[in-house]
Amino acid sequence: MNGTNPLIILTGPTASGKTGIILKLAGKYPIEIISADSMQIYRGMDIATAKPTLEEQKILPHHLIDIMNPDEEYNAGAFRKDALRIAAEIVSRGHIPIVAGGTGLYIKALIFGLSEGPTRSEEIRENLRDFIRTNGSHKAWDILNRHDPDIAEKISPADASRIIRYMEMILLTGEKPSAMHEGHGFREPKLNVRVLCISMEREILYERINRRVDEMIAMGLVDETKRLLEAGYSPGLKSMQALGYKHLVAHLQDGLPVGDAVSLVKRDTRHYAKRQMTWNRGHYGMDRFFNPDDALAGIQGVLDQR
RNA sequence: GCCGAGGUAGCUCAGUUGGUAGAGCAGGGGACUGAAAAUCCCCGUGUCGGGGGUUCAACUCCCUCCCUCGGCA
Repeated sequence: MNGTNPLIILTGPTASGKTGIILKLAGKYPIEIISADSMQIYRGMDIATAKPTLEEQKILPHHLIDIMNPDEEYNAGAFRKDALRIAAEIVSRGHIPIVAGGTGLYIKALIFGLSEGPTRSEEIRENLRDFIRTNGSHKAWDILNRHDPDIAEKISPADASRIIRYMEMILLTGEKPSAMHEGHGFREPKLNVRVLCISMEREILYERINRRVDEMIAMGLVDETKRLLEAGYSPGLKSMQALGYKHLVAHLQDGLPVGDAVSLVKRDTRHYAKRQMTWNRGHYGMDRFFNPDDALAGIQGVLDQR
């Protein structure tokens, strides 16, 4: 980003209307969208991720959508690198980039950067997972605690995924994760940003979620899941853990009744939205809007200043 | 109508030999540094269907009424 204009970021929980707002801006401003969504990056996963349609993407350029196959890896660090590069490209062609999405960690990583740390190593993680499978996460936590008590005390002995990452960092670098975090701490924004966040009354948001899940089923989510399985993508993949796919795999492979699967998708999506809202409350300074119309007006206000 | 089984937290249910109740799910709050749509932490008072009785004490025993679900009519 070349200086003066802050990078516009639009976030909010799932089903809060981000896509709708963005589309209303199309044609009125020279904008291009950088998606900050950890699941829309996957090809073939369109319905449950509520990806903008191809026609919508034609009206308004979207980036970081459909960039990976479902069995490929992506992460916050990669997102930061890609988003910065693409934002610069957009600016260089005289357009305005807008980062839009609900993956809080990606946005946080984009704004503050991540601590100096190694990227993941599949071999090491496999070993760690094995260890935890046979000895339990508490045993693994004990070991982490021996190497880096400061980081261990911050997490629960049951938090397998963080134990794995921190042990991985130690094994790869010989350094303590707490020390690596020390010099970082998400203290200084590395980027001039203007964050707009859609919030919403819980009850209304939950209604929108329920309705949208029903729409996804009507749009053929079951078939889409079937297609992914037939294409050979294993249910164990990270991408297949996404809301919707996970549940419909249970329906297709384990005989869970569709109705039950749908209820679970709704429930888990509500839980997810709640976690997003908790995240948004505490992580970066932002302008907060309580319905999509206000958010639209807000973002137009920002764009009009350009 | 008769015979069984039940009526306990928003829902599904536990509740030991009587000492005024607790799990899962739902719901709420929180954490979050390359898996983040992941992962993890915290939060349980409700006329124990109504009314009577026995008892120092009843969700727990007795009586009665109401309701639900099976079966037989």
